[in-house]
Amino acid sequence: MSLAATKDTLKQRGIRLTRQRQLLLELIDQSGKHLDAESLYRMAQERDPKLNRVTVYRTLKLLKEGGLVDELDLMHYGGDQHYYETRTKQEHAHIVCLRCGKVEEFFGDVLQRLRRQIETTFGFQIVIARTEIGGYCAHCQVLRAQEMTEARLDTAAAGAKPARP
Amino acid sequence: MSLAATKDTLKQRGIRLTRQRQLLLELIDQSGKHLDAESLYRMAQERDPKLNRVTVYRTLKLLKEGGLVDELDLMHYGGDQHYYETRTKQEHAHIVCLRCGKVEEFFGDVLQRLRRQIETTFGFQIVIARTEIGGYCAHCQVLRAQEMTEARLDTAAAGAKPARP
DNA sequence: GTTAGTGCAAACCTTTTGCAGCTCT
DNA sequence: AGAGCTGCAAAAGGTTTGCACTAAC
Repeated sequence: MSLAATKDTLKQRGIRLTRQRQLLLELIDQSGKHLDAESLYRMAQERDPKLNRVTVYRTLKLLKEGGLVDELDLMHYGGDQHYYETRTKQEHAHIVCLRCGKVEEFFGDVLQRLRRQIETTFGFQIVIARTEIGGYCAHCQVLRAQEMTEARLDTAAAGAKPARP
Repeated sequence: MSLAATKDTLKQRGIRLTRQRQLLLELIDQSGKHLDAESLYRMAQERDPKLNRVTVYRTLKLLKEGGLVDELDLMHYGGDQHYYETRTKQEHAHIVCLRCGKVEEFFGDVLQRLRRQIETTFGFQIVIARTEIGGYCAHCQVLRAQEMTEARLDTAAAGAKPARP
């Protein structure tokens, strides 16, 4: 959904486009994905130092409730805050590397199939679906193997010289 | 995983089976699924009033890191706390009704298919996978329809008599 | 006897709320 | 004009940490 379309949607719902909201909407729109409230706040403050953190939270809540952004946890990598992304047309899963924190997105019709199965199995009306996967990306798998080898060598060395220096 | 097996696993890792941990493990094992820290704490206190909330958090963290329990958000229905369930053999999705809070579980090989696709697409080594779905259960769909009708009638009534009493 | 684990108090981080004043429409 | 929104301060909710004491191995 484009920035202009989002503004229209809000206007239609009788929600005021204040200076602060315009700024926040722009920032969310421009930014890459997966912003958390604090990052958004800091970005906003550079352009409007008086803008309050509370306004950020209130705006995000508004957008979330209006279905204009999705809220993610990203496996709580880096804390318990929430992340937000503008709602894309296509459902996708988030894949988080537990070592480097990189987030990949997976599109694929398995997700739609899952959705349909759940709707029919339970007669459930789905509003939001969230799949988050944690593990190690190809790159970090290698690095972890190295780290583990080093740790083993350290332990062996410590074993040879019984007491710690 | 059975209670005894969990205890063994912990022992093998050199983790002490203190009185407090034994109690918490039992409670987690007995309880139905989807316990949050506070509930577990309250249950534990009935049997050991001196057991501290902090110990509950530390034990849950331990179990989570050891892969003995899974941590869930359940779409933050009812707050931002986490829920825990003992790790079952079978991966499943959690389906949360946003009106009544009921949680259903969905097993199905679509989930395994999704898992495999992600592993091969990204060369990703999956540690935890979490699918949570929010929406309205069959029962609440009906109730919501009624509520919306009532709301419409209220608005109409309010419209007929312009000022609020 | 060590070392890991506990309890307590206090801090922490993220998010929400109450209220007076400002601003969009 | 007036409801809606903002900023500020303060609180809430959930979780973690530092430290002295205790208990498991």
